[in-house]
Amino acid sequence: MATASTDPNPPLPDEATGRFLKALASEARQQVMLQFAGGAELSVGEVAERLQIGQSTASQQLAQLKDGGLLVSRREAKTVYYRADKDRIGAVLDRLRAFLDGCC
Amino acid sequence: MATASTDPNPPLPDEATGRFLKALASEARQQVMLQFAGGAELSVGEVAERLQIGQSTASQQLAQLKDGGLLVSRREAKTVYYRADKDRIGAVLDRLRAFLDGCC
DNA sequence: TCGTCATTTCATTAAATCGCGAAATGACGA
DNA sequence: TCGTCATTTCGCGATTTAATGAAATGACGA
Repeated sequence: MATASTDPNPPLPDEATGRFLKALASEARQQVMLQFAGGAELSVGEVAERLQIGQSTASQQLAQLKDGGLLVSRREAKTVYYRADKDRIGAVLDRLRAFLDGCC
Repeated sequence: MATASTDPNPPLPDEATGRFLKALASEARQQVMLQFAGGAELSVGEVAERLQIGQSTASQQLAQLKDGGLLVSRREAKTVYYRADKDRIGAVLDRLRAFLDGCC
């Protein structure tokens, strides 16, 4: 077996969980996430307009949230639609809890 | 009532949850947390020595983790002992999940 | 009270992050 | 193929965060 009940040297959170935490550790990006309440699907421009931020800024925030596993995107003609990745979010939260369980 | 089943404007995570995320969104501080596996109680100096970092650096990281609700401290004579705040960590994770449930 | 040990606070410097406008990319319709 | 629209990428200055050594604080024992 690899580990006992109390691992003497538990692992760090995996890369994906780390990116998730960094993505969400920003009030601006939390605001972005809020736009996707209720399963909403929004384009980059719509997010930019709603939050009154530049379009390139919105694009970057969305990309970071996607990289962190919180959003997925879909391209339809010229516009890219983002929406929350509920399943992946749940999975990352589970891993986060596992890390915190194992570490303290 | 304040909110319906699908809140049109859900709230941001509270301050404490925000500090929790920022505290944990750093590999260095994740390493610090790992030292507290198995309910270990460690002084600032011990953490500094284990991780080969300066004592003031360790003190600051520990303070930030404490501020984020991940650790608690206890003073005994000259030395300050830190340990994981298991209950509070669980509570924050619950709030985090609630936020993510409500927002996507 | 003095001296010492452990920790915290402070000031500084280096590195990372943020948001922006401008330019580049990609996709579609004429 | 050209022009246009939506998005992404790039380069920049400004703000924030990180780590460090030195100085200050707090607590104990002689």
